[in-house]
Amino acid sequence: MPRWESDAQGRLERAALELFETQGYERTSVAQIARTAGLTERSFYRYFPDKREVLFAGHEIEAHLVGQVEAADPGLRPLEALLTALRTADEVFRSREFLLRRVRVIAASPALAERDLIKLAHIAEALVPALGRRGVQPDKARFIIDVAMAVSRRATSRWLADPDAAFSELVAQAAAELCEVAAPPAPTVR
Amino acid sequence: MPRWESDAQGRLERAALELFETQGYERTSVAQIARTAGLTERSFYRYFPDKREVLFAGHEIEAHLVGQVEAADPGLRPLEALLTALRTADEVFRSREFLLRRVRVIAASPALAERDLIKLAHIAEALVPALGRRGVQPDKARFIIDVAMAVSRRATSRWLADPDAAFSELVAQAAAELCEVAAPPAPTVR
DNA sequence: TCAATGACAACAGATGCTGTCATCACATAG
DNA sequence: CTATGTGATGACAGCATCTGTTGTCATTGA
Repeated sequence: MPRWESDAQGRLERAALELFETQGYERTSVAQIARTAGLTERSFYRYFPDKREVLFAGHEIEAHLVGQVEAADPGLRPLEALLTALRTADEVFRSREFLLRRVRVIAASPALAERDLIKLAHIAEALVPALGRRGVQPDKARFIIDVAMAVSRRATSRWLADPDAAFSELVAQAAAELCEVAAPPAPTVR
Repeated sequence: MPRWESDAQGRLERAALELFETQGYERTSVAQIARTAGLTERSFYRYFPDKREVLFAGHEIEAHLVGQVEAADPGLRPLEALLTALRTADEVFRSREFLLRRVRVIAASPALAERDLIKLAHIAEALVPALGRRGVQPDKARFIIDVAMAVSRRATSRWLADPDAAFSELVAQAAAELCEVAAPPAPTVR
């Protein structure tokens, strides 16, 4: 018989999401999360460096994107490599049910929304060396990645709103929008 | 004779920048900043909602961009309106000297780097209604703004590195790079 | 059998941030 | 000249986040 319940981290994550949903992020204390999960406040900080991180653990998406970019056809141009990687990113998403709860909680709290931005920025930084291995200079790589992130945000936003769209399709659609937005205007012939 | 020194907020800002430079952000306490500026900790929080904000007060750039976009030629396409507004953004920059100190301090502290991201995100959100008045739907507007922010980051990065380049030129250069990156590859004829 | 290890609790403390009330120079009215 | 209000600040108390440290007790393995 184990002395402690197993999966302490998972219990903390579930307790936190539940409490954030019902009382809001600001009004739930770390001590309360820990109590709900059957642990002490001090133990919480053994699993997560700070209160916000309880909703942001894991680097699956970053790892997936970096891996896909590094494995992409060397003939692809950088932006295409990024968008190709993005098209399969939904494979590492968890259930939409879970994602929706999480997105709602994050949107409701400035502190969590900030943490979301930081995670995106970290993904962007992690992709710089991946493009570097394809011969792109760091500053230029960061620029291309920022453009890809804009496409990603556009696709993700649509994906969350539209329950049944294929993520891959939405990425392609956003990429088409990018061309349309960025292209110099066709000379208007009168 | 005034009872207190004037420009309490400015004194706090200067003391904070100085202390962050010499000891780092984490290792300087709010009480220390306030003492250095000849005030109490409590007074610090009357001027700034939290410790990080002492380096981020003011909304001049956001106001400038929103104003310029709203005043732009209605015939311009949305991205062009944004980039045109961006070209004159350096008018509200303070001295490069001050900006460089600030950028270095921000880059040295994760907490401040985060705050920087949030400020950019707020600018992006503030621009959505400005494009809305030009007939662009919110989600699409946000997408175009994200693309413009990528261009802005590219130009700003070059501007900080190159002491004498005209900001307006760097924006134009980054915009050209955008076309090149986003354009579908020219069909290779063999 | 027993030492090492790992998972956790217990406690203390620094710091960030907030609420509340007192204080005191200054302005203005009477 | 006095009274009264106003606005900036200090003083103090308190909660929450986060960290350092140490003790406890199963489990593991020699």
